[in-house]
Amino acid sequence: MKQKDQKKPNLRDVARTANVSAATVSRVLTGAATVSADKKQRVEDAIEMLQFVPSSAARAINSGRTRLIGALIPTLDHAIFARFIEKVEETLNTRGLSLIVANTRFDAAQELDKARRLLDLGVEGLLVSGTSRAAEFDALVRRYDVPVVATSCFRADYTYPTVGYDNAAVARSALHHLTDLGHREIAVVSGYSANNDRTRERLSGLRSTVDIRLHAVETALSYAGARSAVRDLLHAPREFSAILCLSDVLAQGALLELRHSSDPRAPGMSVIGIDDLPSSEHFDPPLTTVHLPVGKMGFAAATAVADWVELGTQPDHVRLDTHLMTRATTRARE
Amino acid sequence: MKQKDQKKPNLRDVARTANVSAATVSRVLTGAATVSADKKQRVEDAIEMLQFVPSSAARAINSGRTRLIGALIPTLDHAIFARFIEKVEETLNTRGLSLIVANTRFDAAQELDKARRLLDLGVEGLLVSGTSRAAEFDALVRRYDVPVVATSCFRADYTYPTVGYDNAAVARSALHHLTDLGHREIAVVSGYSANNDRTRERLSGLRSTVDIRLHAVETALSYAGARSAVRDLLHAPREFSAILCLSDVLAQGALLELRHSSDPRAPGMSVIGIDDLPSSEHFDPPLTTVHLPVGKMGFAAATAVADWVELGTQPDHVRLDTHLMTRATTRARE
DNA sequence: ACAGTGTTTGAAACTAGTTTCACAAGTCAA
DNA sequence: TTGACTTGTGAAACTAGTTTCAAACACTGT
Repeated sequence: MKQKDQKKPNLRDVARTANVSAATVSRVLTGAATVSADKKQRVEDAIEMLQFVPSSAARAINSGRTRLIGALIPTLDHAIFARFIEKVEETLNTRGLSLIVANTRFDAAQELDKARRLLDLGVEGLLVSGTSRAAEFDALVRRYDVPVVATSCFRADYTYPTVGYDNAAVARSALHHLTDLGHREIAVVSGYSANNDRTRERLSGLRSTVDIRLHAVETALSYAGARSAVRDLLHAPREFSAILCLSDVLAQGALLELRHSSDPRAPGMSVIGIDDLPSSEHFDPPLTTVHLPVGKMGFAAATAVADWVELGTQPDHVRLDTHLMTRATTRARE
Repeated sequence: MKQKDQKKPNLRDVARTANVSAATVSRVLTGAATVSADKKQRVEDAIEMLQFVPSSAARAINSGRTRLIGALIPTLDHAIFARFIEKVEETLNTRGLSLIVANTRFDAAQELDKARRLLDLGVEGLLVSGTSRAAEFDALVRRYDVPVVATSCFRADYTYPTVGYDNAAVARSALHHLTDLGHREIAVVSGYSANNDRTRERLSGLRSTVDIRLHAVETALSYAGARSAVRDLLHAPREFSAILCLSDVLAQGALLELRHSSDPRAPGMSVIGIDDLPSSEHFDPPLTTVHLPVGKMGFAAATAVADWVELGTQPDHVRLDTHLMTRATTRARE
């Protein structure tokens, strides 16, 4: 950093140099009121000469606005959240807002902590993921009186507007695809549900079905996790002809394990995922999965907070359509 | 948003309610000076009663600090950048700083635009990717007098401190691995170099080698791009026994194409990538690649800006070690 | 009892732009 | 020529916390 001759110039320094009042400099900066061409030029010259930059804090104190939105997301290290955030950032930017990201690592305590920090920083709105959070969260939000939109889920009865898909229905549509193909005994592989309400919602969507035998196992949300889960399933005494994975990462991992397995059931095993990652279409074989419109969700969520912040009216819940992508990893039970 | 009875209370409202001076309330808030237990209690009660929250802008105007760092990254929709940002956020947080992300889409004009916006918002430091940027960028940074750290590269002669790996050396180490295995005619698949200086650096690292014939092609940075590039290469009249991909996404795509190809050279073809994505280790077959320590880079880059912001001294360049991950996709030329 | 030191405290003056208000000057129509 | 607007402009008063200064008090040691 350069040391500069003294500290930064402020608006009054500019006014002095240009021989006008502070009010006139402010008028030139905001462009709101008209200023004579002569003075305007003098002010602009002075700004250039002093290399003046207006203080964002001073501006914010007057407008009462920071133009900052905070996003509390579990992690960026998953294609699905990264895509979402990418689109949120893009959309907020077109609305003149900027995005602060905060990772919560699927942990309600960290979410609360970071929410506190973001609110303290002056964010005008908050994006959160899912519906389960720390008890103090609501009081905090009420106190700061800031719009909150929950994403990755659709629950019309939730405290905050939700923008997302019905996770139970999504899981059910994957299940129906398998049952339509004649599968009756199905292994369900999911990430750990304890710290993830979306996983719990998906699991609960499966429970309601009768006449189908489900064997659910939870594992780490990674290739390695999926592979060991599938290995265990194949060694267990229970029969199954299809594997329903609650996310594509797990489904891809399951396919890798099946490819290496010498189990006679492996080649004929049906596998379905949920997410539709970009890599799933190009996987070998291409993965059958339920497409979740994360990009659209990012746009819708950003639009919802931006509207709420700008217009002051609480937006409606948004339910996004998902659809089955039938590709090569599911087939009728033999 | 609730309408509340009137507007938000400020510190003077609290002072009035607690029957103390504004200075005393400020003392309770900052905790800097000692306040008698009696008054402290009265102030805290008043804060609770009025549901007072201090204005971040007013605080910032006094401290001259926003505690905001901006990151200008090409995209979040690539595992490598997402991991990096994840770690940056985590590291900045431990330093009491928050992260604003801005996607530039590999475009210098957008980078400049977003830099302007971030600086206007009052970020105290900037993280950028690579070394090629719009001409006006430097003047802008000089004017705002803000620390800038460039990542994903190591170039001791660059205007700003760099934190990353030597891209030319990285590409060369991949090449040497292939030449050590006896390969002499090698196809090089890269993303478009026009808007990506890191790709250009990697390509330039390959040029210096004699006695080796390289056939370089550029394509979209995706599975589809890689597959069509490899398809074209196999149909072209030139011979080659190995494919050097300048990123793992391309290498994975190349492997997928080879798996589907009926070309007699396909099964024996060596493929090497650069990145070491989490998925590469579990790919089928596991991908030989050059590991780039993105997590460490995120930590080092965040530490560098944070130190510069906090201590005021420009940090040194940081060169991170990369290493070859020899897995299953490369073999000696027959 | 009294000086010397230490702790609380409030008034006022900061931080840096924005906005209101009032006044001056210029323009237009009757 | 005069009243009625419109425009340009600066002084001062906002926005909301923080910090400085000096007064006022409490406590200790002689």
